[in-house]
Parts: sequence; C-alpha cells; structure tokens
Amino acid sequence: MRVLPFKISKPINSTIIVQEDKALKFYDQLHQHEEIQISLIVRGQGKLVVANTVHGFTDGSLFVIGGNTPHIFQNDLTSESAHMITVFVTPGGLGQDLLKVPELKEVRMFLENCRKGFEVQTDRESIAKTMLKLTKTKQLDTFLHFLKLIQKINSARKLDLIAQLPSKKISNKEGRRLQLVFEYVLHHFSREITLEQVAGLVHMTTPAFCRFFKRHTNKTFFEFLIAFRIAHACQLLAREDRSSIAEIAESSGFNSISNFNRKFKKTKSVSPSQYAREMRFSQVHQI
DNA sequence: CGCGTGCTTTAACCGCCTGG
DNA sequence: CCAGGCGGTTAAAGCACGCG
Repeated sequence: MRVLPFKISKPINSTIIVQEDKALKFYDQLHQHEEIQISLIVRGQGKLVVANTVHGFTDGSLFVIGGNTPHIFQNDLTSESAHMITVFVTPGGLGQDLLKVPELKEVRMFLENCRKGFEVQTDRESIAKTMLKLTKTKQLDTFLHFLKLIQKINSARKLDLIAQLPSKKISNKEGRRLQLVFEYVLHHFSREITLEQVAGLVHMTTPAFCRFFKRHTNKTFFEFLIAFRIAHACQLLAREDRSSIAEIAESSGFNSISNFNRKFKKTKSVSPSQYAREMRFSQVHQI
C-alpha cells in the first residue's frame, strides 16, 4: 500500500484488502482514505486518534473507521512487537447493482452505519477468528468470510467513535500541517506543550493556528491535547501494577495534580482512583 | 496519599480588522 | 473571499490549604 502525503492511494484492483501488520511500531502518520477500515488489535497497547477524538486500545480492541476520516494508530513501544489485522473495503467497489440484492441488506446497513466509525464492544473473540481466517483466504473465500464478518459486526454492540462527521474537506497542504501537529502531540504530550511551539512548527502565528485547528477539528487545540493526555492517563490507571496518581499525572503531561484531578473529573465524571477501581472490577468480571 | 476548591496568574483564543 | 495579525477577554494552570 503506497503512502501519499495525506491520502493512501487505492491499493490493488480488489474491493476487499486484508493487511496484517506485525511490527514494533504501527504506521504512525495521520492519514485518510476512501476505504472503510476494520482493524483488530491482536496485540498492542496505545491510542487511536480518529478525527478529533482519542481512544485507547489494548489486546483485542476492534475498530471500524469510516471512509475519508483522518486517523492514526499509535502504539506504546515495548519489547514485543504489536500485531494488527486490518480489512479495507471500498464501498463503491461492491457495485450498486450487487448491493441492491435483497439478501445483502445487512451489507447495506453496515455501509450506512459505519460512516461515523465505531468501536466493537461485544463478540470480539468470534469476530477476531473470522478476521484471522481472512488473512489466509483468496478470492471468493475472502468475499464469503467478509460477509460473515459484516454479519457478526452488525449484531455486536458498538460505540460511536466520533460525534459528528468531519465537516470540511482537507487539502493536501492542510493535511500535511495536521499531520505534523498530531505527530508532535503524539510524541511530546508527556511534556509541556505551548501553542507557540506547535504554531511555530507549522509556520503560523498563534491565533492563526488556533483558528486553523478549530476549523478542522471543531475543538480547540488544548481541548484535544487534554483529551489525549487523559486517554493516556486512563491506560496507565487501568494497569494492574499502576503507579501512584501523582506519577501518572506527571507522565501524562500534567504539571499539577490539582489540575489533573480537575480535568479528569470533568471528562470522566469520576476521580482517577475511582476510575482505576472500576477498571479493575470490570476486568475481573469480563471473563 | 488522594481529592476538591477558592484565589491569582498566565496564556489560549475569539472578534475585529487589514491586505492580498 | 480567505488568510493572517493584534489586542482584549476568559478560561486554563498553578498554588495554597483543608478534609477524609
């Protein structure tokens, strides 16, 4: 799959592309493409940014990302390599006539529903099995298993990834700017970041940058940055061997604990320690 | 140690404006 | 019409303190 500055070109001449990534690091550049993307994290921990939202992922996480939605997977670096299976599907590639077939109603539904993208919350093991099979099939078999996959995903419980569809079209130049900004946040969120720094990074003045960022994300830069930091803190809090709240706050980029508590409560409606307790509880009762 | 809160300081960002 | 600069406003950050 060739990588363009901001878009990924249509790969080869097929409608359903299955890609398996095993690497220390996922492709960590903001990008978008017309294909709908179904991604299973087999192994790995990190964060997924979709448009203006941040989502933590861990082993077994499963996401469906709508077409033409900017996104980026970033995994935390460990000694073990991360593993992801992705299915790309070009909606137009299925053909309007084929989709009219009454028996393919479920596929139509899926294509309709996944515009905003969602995280799959249930039936993930069964869906994972189907995706694993998809890595080993060809041609018609791939298509059949794809249908099975759609069916399973349709009946699972889901959680929307983004609140509203991306509003404005993004030019290549602007996309490149956004790439730089998101990349910077991904790598420097644990230390102090000022508007001046990021604005300078993309050669803009601070107010110009603020408007640019808001126009494309419907969020202020700091709203996004804080969301990212909180998402990171959540992952640290969910760990069995978590460090102290103060340490987590600091490594998530918060200079003062009081501010961290305030921001955490505001976004999660529970205090950090409560959140950690609840996560532990649900992990124990999941299996 | 973890959390909330009121007060002060700081800087993010919004509206208004100009020039291209 | 759009991008960018300027300055004032306001929300975020930081600090101190108190409470369980």
